[in-house]
Amino acid sequence: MSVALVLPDGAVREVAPGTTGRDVAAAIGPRLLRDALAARVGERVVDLARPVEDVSGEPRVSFAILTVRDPAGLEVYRHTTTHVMAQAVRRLYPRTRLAIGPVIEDGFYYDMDVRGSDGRPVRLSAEDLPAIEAEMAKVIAEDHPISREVWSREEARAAFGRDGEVFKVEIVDDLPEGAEVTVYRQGEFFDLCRGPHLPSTGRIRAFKVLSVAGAYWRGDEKRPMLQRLYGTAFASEEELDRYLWVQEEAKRRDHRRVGPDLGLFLLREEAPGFPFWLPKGYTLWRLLENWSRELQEAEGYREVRTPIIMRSELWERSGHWGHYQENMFTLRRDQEQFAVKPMNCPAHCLIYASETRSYRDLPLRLAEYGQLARFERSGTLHGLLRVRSLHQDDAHLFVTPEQIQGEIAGVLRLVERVYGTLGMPYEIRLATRPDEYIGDPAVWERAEAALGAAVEAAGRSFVLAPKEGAFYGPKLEFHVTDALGRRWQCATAQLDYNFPERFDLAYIGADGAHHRPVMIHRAIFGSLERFMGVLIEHFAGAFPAWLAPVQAVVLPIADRHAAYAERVAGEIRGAGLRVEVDARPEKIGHRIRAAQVQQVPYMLVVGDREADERKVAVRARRGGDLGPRGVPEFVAALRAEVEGKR
RNA sequence: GCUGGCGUAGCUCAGUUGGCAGAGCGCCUGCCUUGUAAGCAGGGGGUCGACGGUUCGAAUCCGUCCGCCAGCUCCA
Repeated sequence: MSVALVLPDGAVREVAPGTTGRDVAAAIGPRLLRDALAARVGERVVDLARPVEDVSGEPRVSFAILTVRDPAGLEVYRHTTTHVMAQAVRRLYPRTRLAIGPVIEDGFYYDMDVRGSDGRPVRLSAEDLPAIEAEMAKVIAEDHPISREVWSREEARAAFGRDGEVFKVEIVDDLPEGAEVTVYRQGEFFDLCRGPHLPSTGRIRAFKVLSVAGAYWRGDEKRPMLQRLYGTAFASEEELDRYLWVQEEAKRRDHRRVGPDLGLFLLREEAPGFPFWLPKGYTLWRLLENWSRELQEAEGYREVRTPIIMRSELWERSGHWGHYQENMFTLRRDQEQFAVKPMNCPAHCLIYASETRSYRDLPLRLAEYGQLARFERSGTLHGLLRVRSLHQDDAHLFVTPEQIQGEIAGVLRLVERVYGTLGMPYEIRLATRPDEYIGDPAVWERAEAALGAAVEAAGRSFVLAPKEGAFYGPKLEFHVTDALGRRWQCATAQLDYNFPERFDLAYIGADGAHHRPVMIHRAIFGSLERFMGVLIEHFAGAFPAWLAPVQAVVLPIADRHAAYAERVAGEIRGAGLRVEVDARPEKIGHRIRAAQVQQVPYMLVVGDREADERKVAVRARRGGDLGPRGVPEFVAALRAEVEGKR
């Protein structure tokens, strides 16, 4: 009986039993056949050599030939590269035992217990990677056809057991009853693998082994430490080079280097995870915080400040003591137990509960920029991106169920204002009910629907993140993309039915009865620390004028121009702009370079000509010499730039 | 926290077999008085991460601890 394949363009193609993806590609055209890597039958991605009816018993099924241009095709391509890497390692270190080798974002890794022909463990370092790459190139040049075999569980256990492949045996043992055990073979190499794979190893065009690091078997620190080889593969050398360039550029922009170089912040071993903010960094901090205040006040938020240290009873009540204590700085004095707050929500609940609330008071929007402290494990600290001291642009909205959608719309407005202004695109994800949750599924469904509806009402779309919500409620996650195309989760909005319950929060409704409010936790920047780390890397330290700690530096040519330079600086400062004078006895080129390196947006050179005509010679950080301008003219232009946040 | 690597001047880094702690940049001083990305000369600056051990002698060898880096795990 024939199968009807519905192709991506809507065309329907009837194929006879036994027809494979490769046959279909060949029938469509030689070019597609050449580019074909795998096929998609219905929802499943399969080898080109699989007969279509093997995969789907349906008489009519959607079908597509995948090339390296399809994300799913690229995954197959990379997964085969993973096998090629394992094969190469096996050739160089024959007794290597393989664990798992999945595709990840931007590449792949393979965890393995690397052992030489004598069976002794081998510790790989960066110097060993070129040899592995060279061997991979051979495997690719040999162009081994890749075949799929279905084994019985016993066969698999016996074969892998014989080779001492303890990890593979464990994986086989963990497969669910009745699961198909598949093995992929290429030349002398075979591996337990779900697949699918490319038709042959020769299809790989551009790859690189990136690094080696330790990783525990199954992520469990009580189990053996394996070596994880990271690699990646791309459709072409150009794309690989582009990827490697981005990696280099990211290193160059690393906020841990740029921040101290620009005098923004300091990290000291005296206070691991607690950054020191220097005058310029704190200028940027205040600009961001004040901008946030301005935006939030316009949205009806009220700012509060709550205690940094509170008694453990509060944390017991909020549930933190039970679930979050490992991440809290706790202290004991005079038989009393205290903790430094890791979050603001419990304190905001106390404020809410401090008065009898009417439905007329809602929504109540409490914002706070206070300091939080979380005891992050030492190995997880990372510059500003993961710290122990953090300040969120935090707020809790206490609302009636009917108000959820409207309040979420307000949060979306804030997110759009902030990330739109910064030129950072973002994706919205709706994280729904996880397997472990509290509350009524019907309430969850209403809440999820309200979040989705609010996003759509704002003219935005969202990606569903099934089961990724918090246990107490669904949430929206905003994933922003920086100038290098990297994604960061900064803003979130979470619906919470749990805290109002724990703190017995209520409002008097129009009906005179008590009702439970819903809480929305939300942050737009996330934490100021992390956000500033992201911003430093996004702008590579070259902040737009409105955020630049120093917006202009005045450079007198010779000593006799110093007084004029000071007068100019005073005038600019008087207009509310941030300006410095660099009158060091260095050549003008030297001081221009210094200002460029410090990423100052404007350099104002003043010599005889400028002093005579009461002008400044303007040089832009990008764009070079702009020629002479009157001081009021320069001030007006810079103020317009700052006000426009350009 | 676990595994591995690394801690030498503010920064980037040399430092041989265990034998007088160095360079470049930055900083300070002087000279130059400067025209759009590094002028010249001189100077200050170090408990070589901390503590303990081995040794006639330790930046160097050993141990413990602290910090940083890359992962694992978790997350903003």
